[in-house]
Amino acid sequence: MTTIADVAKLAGLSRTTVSRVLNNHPNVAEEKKRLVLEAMERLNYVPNSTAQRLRNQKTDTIAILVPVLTNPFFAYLLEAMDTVATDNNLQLLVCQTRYDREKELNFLSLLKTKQVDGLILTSSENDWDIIAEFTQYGPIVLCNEYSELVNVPTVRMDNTEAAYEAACHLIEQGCKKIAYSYGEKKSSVALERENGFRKALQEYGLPLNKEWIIRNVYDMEDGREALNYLSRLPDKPDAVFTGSDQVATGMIIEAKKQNINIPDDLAIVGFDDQPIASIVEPGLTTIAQPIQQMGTKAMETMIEVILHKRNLSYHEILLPFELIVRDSTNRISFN
Amino acid sequence: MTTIADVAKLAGLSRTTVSRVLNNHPNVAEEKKRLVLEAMERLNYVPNSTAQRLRNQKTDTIAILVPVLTNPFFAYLLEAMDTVATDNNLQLLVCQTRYDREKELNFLSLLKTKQVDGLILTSSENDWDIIAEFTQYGPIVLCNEYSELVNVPTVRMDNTEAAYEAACHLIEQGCKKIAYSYGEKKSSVALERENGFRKALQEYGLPLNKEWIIRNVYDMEDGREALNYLSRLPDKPDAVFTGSDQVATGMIIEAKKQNINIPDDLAIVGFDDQPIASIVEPGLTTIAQPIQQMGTKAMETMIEVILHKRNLSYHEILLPFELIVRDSTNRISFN
DNA sequence: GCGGTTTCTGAAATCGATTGCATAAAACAA
DNA sequence: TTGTTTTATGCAATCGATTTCAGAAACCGC
Repeated sequence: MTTIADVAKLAGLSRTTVSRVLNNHPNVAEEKKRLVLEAMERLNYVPNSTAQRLRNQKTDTIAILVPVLTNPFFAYLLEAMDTVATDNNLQLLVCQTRYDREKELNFLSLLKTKQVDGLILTSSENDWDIIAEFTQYGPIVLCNEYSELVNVPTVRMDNTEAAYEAACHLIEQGCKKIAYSYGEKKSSVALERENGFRKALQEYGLPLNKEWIIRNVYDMEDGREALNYLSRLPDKPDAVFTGSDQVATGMIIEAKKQNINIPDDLAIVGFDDQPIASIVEPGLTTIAQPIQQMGTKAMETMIEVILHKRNLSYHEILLPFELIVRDSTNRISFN
Repeated sequence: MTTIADVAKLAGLSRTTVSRVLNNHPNVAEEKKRLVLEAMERLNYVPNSTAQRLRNQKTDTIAILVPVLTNPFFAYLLEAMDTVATDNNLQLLVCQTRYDREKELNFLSLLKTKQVDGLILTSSENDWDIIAEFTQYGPIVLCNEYSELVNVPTVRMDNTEAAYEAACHLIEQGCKKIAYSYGEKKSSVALERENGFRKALQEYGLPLNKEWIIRNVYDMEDGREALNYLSRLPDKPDAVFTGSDQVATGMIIEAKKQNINIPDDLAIVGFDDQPIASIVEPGLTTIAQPIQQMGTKAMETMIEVILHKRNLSYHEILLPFELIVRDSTNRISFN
């Protein structure tokens, strides 16, 4: 491996001067600069970034914790973050927690061991007081998931309000028996949505049968199974509000197989407004999340904290959602 | 920041001894060991991994280059690699090239600057002679994409044979005018598939109308547009072989909207056997890629090279595919 | 008690960069 | 010419770990 010392020797100069050339320090004579550049060229020299990291005490790397990469929501979120990071010469260390508490802790330790300059959490498995512990080792930004218990910048959407609006929409379409499905039990996102959902039911004086709540539903296949479950209930719901478009799509497809009419027999609302929502038949009513904005803002906030040393403790950015009405809930004509 | 020197001072010992405790060196007296552990505990000490990397000359990090994270094929591939890597205490640096030559070169430089111990390529934008240049800086493994021009271990599937088999299947179903869609023009994967496809047509003496070849088709939306295009052609195909299940699904959904019967008017074959293939109606005939195996084997090969210093220059692992026949091509009764 | 092993421990070098400080050389002013 | 400022360069310390080497201490057998 060729080091800065090799370059210095070949150029007949000191390591200091070579380093100065490398970092565009002004006080280097043109002639010497040329010598150094020539030597670097000839030796095919590239600085060792581990050494630079140690000396400069920064890694230019941000860790992003996501539960799984195969969930499109997180894939798109990452894509948005990646764009901003790349533009600012930062690397992304993508960490899959797989909804595992232990793994999450290991990744949080990246801050402790100084392997990253900052860390963005998009979901969380551990209690907030445990996570708060890590803020002393480096900046943490919350994106999507949130908690006012941990004093860090947060970029998110109002899931309570979104779920409330979705439920109201179903109720206004004449639905009276609305089922609810979600993934993670502990996540703030799921809790908020459930709160919003319950609030709407309460306001309209509608009941929530315990059998209509389905947990641990993540993908299309889970959606199919969930629909099977619902369609076998003695007291069937006439609508279902799901945690993701994937799940909703699985339900639609299974419903069609069973000749359950959507939206007349069962109205369905998804979440995320992923491409599939507008492609599936009937079109899926859903909550459009500002995924790109969320990712972008979260990374920008991180950069603000790291590069500009700004201290933005609890600084919440609340992004707007939009209820996209399509045919999967279009029962107006049947009221 | 607490360093090994702080621990040494508090424990009343030298840095050497602390380091020995850290690395489980056998020759440390129990009593001293206890002192060191106590000091580490009290100072909440964690070794700085940048310093360790510099000293140990390894990063325990592998870079994985993928075009985009939002393509499920790559998301699942990454997931498989991540599992193996995590089990071997390796970190993954996920790098999105976005099909950009310049970005890919920057990521390849991670090897030069010693930021990673190895690099896995799952696609490639640059010419092979350029990529070959980088093999001198660290181990490269090819996964999915391949080339016999660059002398590195390769894990892949026989795309030629897979496409050939898919095309033969369509032909045996009575299709005579088969369209072909794919994404990346330059990729070895696309080239192989096209070769296999053409070989089948040739053997059966079938024509390939230029208008039936569609480029740059990646996702569901592209699939919809592609179907629109095909259905407006004066000389319409009676089957289409696509590059991914996403694209095929987009086609199926659009075809249904236009009352084009699948498979009778148009038989469709996808690629990958993603979850959606068995969920969509009609079920999608597709080539099941051993995605998990590919990711696993690729990472295992990398580990073999790095951890065990094995030198596996051109060592090709060819994994089996499977043609999964579903209703989207089931025209037997109509022959 | 004495030579020979074995077990512990620490000083100092090392990994490959950057930077504070000192100094030499050049430029400038009087 | 002499004194002052500016520019250019390098020595050596530093970042935080690991490891070689040498010496001290403990143990063993006779």
